Amino acid sequence: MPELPEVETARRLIADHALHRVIVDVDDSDSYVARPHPPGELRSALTGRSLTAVHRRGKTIWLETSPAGTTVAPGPELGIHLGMSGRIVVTDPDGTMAEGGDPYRYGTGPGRARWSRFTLTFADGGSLVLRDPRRLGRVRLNPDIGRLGPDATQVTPAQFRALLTKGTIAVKARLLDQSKIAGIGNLLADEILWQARVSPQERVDRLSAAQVNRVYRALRSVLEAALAGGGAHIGDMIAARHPGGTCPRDGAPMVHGTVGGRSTWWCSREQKPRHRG
DNA sequence: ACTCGTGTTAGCTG
DNA sequence: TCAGCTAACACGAG
Repeated sequence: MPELPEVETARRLIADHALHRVIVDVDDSDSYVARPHPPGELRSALTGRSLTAVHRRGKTIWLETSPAGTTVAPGPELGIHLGMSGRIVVTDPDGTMAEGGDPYRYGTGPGRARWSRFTLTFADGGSLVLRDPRRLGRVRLNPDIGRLGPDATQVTPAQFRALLTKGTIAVKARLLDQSKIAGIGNLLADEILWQARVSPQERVDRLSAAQVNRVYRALRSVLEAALAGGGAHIGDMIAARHPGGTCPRDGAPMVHGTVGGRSTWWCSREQKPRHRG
């Protein structure tokens, strides 16, 4: 599920419920999710500390830690990425799930506990859990945030133009490049280009100035709506993203293909390339 | 049984 | 070195 809006929701959940609680145990036994750290490395680094601040850039969350009872001493930072199917669940001391958690996407039976891939246990009896059926999420110490481009909610028009239009790649593939602009996923990219009436296959060097401006404004609009509405799935076009779907604006058939290696849907009438390919 | 997928990245080619 | 593409990762859902 997670694109920028879902990750921001997880960040807020952590900010509201998981900070300043003393970590007394860490289950880092899933060595794939914790790669490249061997089991026990995260436990050794984090036990006895507290989470003291939570940040997000794009889809990456990272947490500052300090020795229990302080907020000053710098320590290892804990990076969390939700991957394709990850969720953060924070439980209160009595074991109830803190508001904002949403662990039930893949069922509600007791067996769902097996999707817990990484757990911080707090001294008060509560916990922070990364729950991730596909195990494509990851946790790691001191993540390299510098490899990410500016957060999609922060990018300025001038930055956007420079980052978007360099090179010759298809515009959708560029929107998905986290090292250029961080936070846009497959659904948001389709929704942004649909709102901008730009073909996902259009090469970035062939975009008109007007098209670049439309994509930028659509980016702002789509992110604002998704953050307010709670997710990338609420876009106007997303419901039409299936075989037989029609464009919500003009009723033309939606077209499906692969762009930048990802499943892509666009309006057959409004999102034609400017040039013949 | 078989295909697909809201993400990332190592490794490859040019 | 850079730009761009592909396979691999893993597993539930249709």
